[in-house]
Amino acid sequence: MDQLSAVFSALGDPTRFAIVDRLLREGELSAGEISATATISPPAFSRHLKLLREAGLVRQRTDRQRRLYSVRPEAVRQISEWTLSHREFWEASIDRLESALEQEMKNDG
Amino acid sequence: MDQLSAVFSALGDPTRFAIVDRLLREGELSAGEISATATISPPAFSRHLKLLREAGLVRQRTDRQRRLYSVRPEAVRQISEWTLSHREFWEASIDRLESALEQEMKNDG
DNA sequence: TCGTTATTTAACGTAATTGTTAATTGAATA
DNA sequence: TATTCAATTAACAATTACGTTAAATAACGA
Repeated sequence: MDQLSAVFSALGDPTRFAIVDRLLREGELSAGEISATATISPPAFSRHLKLLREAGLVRQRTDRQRRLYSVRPEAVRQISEWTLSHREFWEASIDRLESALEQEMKNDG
Repeated sequence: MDQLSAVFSALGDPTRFAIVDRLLREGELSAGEISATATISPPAFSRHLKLLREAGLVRQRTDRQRRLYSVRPEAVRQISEWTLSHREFWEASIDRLESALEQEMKNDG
């Protein structure tokens, strides 16, 4: 539970959230590919990646000179489980027609 | 999406995560009830609550002298939607891990 | 009205975070 | 072997975050 708060803290920085969201959409990427697009320097990215690693959000593997990063599925599932453990609370309070996902979850549950 | 990162940032502090988690479990609570249990001072709590309000995670209403706080369901749903929008990624990967572990156990037994 | 209760805001110090550039590490290649 | 490429770590400055105590605000009850 304090672990989860560390995960949230890691995602609380916009740069890091963007990294994780992109890794989720595009899959494994190298540090260079991640830092190529944005405004901040490679060292700054490297430190964000280190923090994400330490929070358990991403893993790193080495391929030749490059470090390839990908999201650790368990971390995202952990967040999902927390929200779903309180699903009854927030689901009941929200207009059902607004969310297709909500319906989808009911079918699954 | 940058909104979501602000929500994560708010939950990234252990004290604030504990507040939100407790409000989810116990429902609406006053500022006093929230600050009663813990080690830090009421002013410190008050500022955490303000930050949670500004991040859209909780709402406040007034009852006599007290301020009653509760979680805004939309905020939690927003997090849930983000995780579920990538569910295919993490669910598939975890399934793969689980079947790998199963296979491993068979080999051992 | 006056004091009490509930909570917030103000003022301030310290620790943590985030960025930069320079230096370092380690693998690939001429 | 020397050089280049990919990424990280080191050192430093600026900003933000978080805690404290003291003061302010606002509603209640004697």
